[in-house]
Amino acid sequence: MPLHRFKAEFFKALGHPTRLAILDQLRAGERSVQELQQALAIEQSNVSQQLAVLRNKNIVDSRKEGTVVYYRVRDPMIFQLLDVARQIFNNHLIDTQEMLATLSEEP
Amino acid sequence: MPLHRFKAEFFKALGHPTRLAILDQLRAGERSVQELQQALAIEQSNVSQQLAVLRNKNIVDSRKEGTVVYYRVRDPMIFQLLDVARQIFNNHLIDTQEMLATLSEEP
DNA sequence: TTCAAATATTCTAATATTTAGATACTTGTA
DNA sequence: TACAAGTATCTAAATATTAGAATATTTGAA
Repeated sequence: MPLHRFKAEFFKALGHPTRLAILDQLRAGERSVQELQQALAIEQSNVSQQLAVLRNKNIVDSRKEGTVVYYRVRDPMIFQLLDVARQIFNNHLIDTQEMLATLSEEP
Repeated sequence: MPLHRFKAEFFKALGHPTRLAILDQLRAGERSVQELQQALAIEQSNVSQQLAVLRNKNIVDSRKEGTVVYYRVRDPMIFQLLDVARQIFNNHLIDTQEMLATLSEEP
C-alpha cells in the first residue's frame, strides 16, 4: 500500500505543533522566515527545519526576495483540511478538554 | 500553544500507513480485530497496537461482543477529512507521482 | 572583494515511535 | 474449573524525530 505510505507522510508532516503554528500564520498570506520566527518565538534553525519538512511534502512553497524567503501554503485546500479537523475537535469538545487538561499538567 | 500540541497529536495518529489502512477498512462500517488483521495481513499485536493509538486519540471506538472486539470510526467527519486530503493529493498529482516513484524505489 | 543579514544545513544528544515476540487478560464453553 | 479463541499489553531492539548549537550558503551593499 504505497499510497497509504505516501498519505501517512503527509499527515506526519502536519503532526507537529510548530508546523501547525506555521500553517496558522500562513492563513493570512505569505510570511518570511523571520516573521515566522518572531511570531512563534523559537530558534531560527528550528523554523527552517520545520519549513523544510513542509517544503519536502509540497505543503508550502517559497519565494526569495533578496535575502528574505517568503513562504506560503501551496494549496488553500490545506486550510479546508485544518478546518475540518477543527470541526472534529469541536464535535468532541469534552474529550478535547480532557486532553487539554492532561497536556497542561506537563512541565 | 497547547491546542497546536493537541491537534498535532491528532494528525500524528493519522500519520502511519497501517492506521490509514485501518481507517479505510472502517469506511464500510465496523470491523473486528481479526477482520482487520486478515485484510491488512500483519501481526495481531501490531493491529491491536495501532488500534490503541487510534483509540487513545478518540478517533475510533470499540464494542465487545463475546471475545470479539469491533472497532468503528467515532466521527464520520474523519472520512471527510481523509477525502479532503485525497483531493489535495489529486490537485498535485504530478508531485504525488514523483513521490510514489520515489517510494517504490525503496526496498 | 569584504561584510553583514537572512536563511539553510549539519551534527549530536535526547526522546519517541515502531515492530515482533512473549505473555497476560477476557469471555464463552466443555 | 480448565481450556481455547480473540485481544491487549509488555519488552526489547531498531529506527526516526526533535531541538539547539555550530557552521554553511546566499544575497545585497559598502
